[in-house]
Amino acid sequence: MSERPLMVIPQPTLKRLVVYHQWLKQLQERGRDVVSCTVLARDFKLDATQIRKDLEIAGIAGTPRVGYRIDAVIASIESLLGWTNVNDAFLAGVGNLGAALLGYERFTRQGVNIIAAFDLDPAKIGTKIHGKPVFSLTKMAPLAQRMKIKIGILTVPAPAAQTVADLMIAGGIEAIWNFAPTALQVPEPIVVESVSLASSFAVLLNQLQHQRHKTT
Amino acid sequence: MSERPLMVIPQPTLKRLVVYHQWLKQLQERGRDVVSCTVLARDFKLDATQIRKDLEIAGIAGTPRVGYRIDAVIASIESLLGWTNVNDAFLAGVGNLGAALLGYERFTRQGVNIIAAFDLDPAKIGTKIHGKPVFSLTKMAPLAQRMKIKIGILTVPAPAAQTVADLMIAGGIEAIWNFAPTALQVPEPIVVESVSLASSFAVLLNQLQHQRHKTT
DNA sequence: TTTTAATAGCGATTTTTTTCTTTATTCATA
DNA sequence: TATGAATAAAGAAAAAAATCGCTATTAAAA
Repeated sequence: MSERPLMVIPQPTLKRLVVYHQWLKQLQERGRDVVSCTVLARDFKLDATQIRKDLEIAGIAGTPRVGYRIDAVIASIESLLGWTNVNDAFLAGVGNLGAALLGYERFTRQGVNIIAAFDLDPAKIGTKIHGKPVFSLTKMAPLAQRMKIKIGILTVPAPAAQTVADLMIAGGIEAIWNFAPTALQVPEPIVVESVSLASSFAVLLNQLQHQRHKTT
Repeated sequence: MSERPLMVIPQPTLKRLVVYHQWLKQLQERGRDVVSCTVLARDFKLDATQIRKDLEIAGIAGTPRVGYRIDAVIASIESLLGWTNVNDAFLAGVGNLGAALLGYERFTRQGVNIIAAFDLDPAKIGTKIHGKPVFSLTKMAPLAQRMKIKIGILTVPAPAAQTVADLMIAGGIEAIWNFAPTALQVPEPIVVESVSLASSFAVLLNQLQHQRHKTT
């Protein structure tokens, strides 16, 4: 499918590229055409060289005295990340967070399309949330198999996470985006990426404490 | 306040400690008393030495042939992260994600207590969501000042993020937990920690693609 | 044209983070 | 009490990531 040689992209770089992408989209809407590393470095409080290296890894070239063409950078990042073809996904667990993700339209532009949600709560089953149908969890595995869904989003409470992950795997899902604060045990080829909001907040608290000690 | 020397904790370590903490809590509920690095390494698919180093940084000692006392590790991590005293916070932007965070009770056990939310939508102002009152955004800065709130959670749409961040700073807020996919420009002592769901998902997609190339 | 200033590019260096290796400790068992 | 096995501890090595210093390129200004 992709023409790219599929080299290994350092994970920090990968994450930053996504962030650059979001920002460049905004700059583009404001009518900007090109942007320099220097400017990006200031915006993101990063080292300009680091941004240059990141873009280099993404296979993007700039021109001296001018910078990088924003549209070219955006296109390169999107192709690198595989956002050009959208992946269908199932979401399990229509709680607060699950429902929020169902309504997050931006995802479609970032390579993921949630086509159905699953839950145990009879009050939710049969309804639509943000336009996405909610089915019984018991139907997830067979449906995933039939529709060849490869991506599962896990937004169930921690105690249920392992069980539901097992269901996903039984349905042929190969990649799990895990929001449950737990360690998932999955067999070899299955890919898990966990989001830990608590970790992020801990970093914030830690920085705040350091900042306070610095100024006192 | 804290007795700890406030040394610098590597950010990757900090994030992992939070994840260990969540898992250890679960092990504890299942009646486990001690745990070894070897077991944790298997659970998290990490290197055992790395976990040992992480715990060492957190100032935790284990005993050979046995492992680490789970309660001691939990207590150490909580004190290290400052979860022993809870920080009050304001949340701006009661959209899908904002509302979800308001209902996330676990936060209180992780050092943050959202005491009020703010929005522009008149339909939301004056109501309570998950028990938290929603006020007009115009009241955020003065209230933050009066109540000496130091932490702001930013869940507004990207175009509004900078403006609302400025409001927070005007109200004396020192740390911003940013969920908007944008780069915030803030003055020196202000701390920003951004959560990029899209970055996390990009990592998942990337791993999935690599996994596929490996097996084919 | 020539000069100047801003910028990307590239290799080298440094720092940080992870992993490996070896040693020491502790518990269980004989 | 000795022995063996599992584990933590500590230091060394390796790998990864970030940063620095310099060069080359380009556009604008003189």
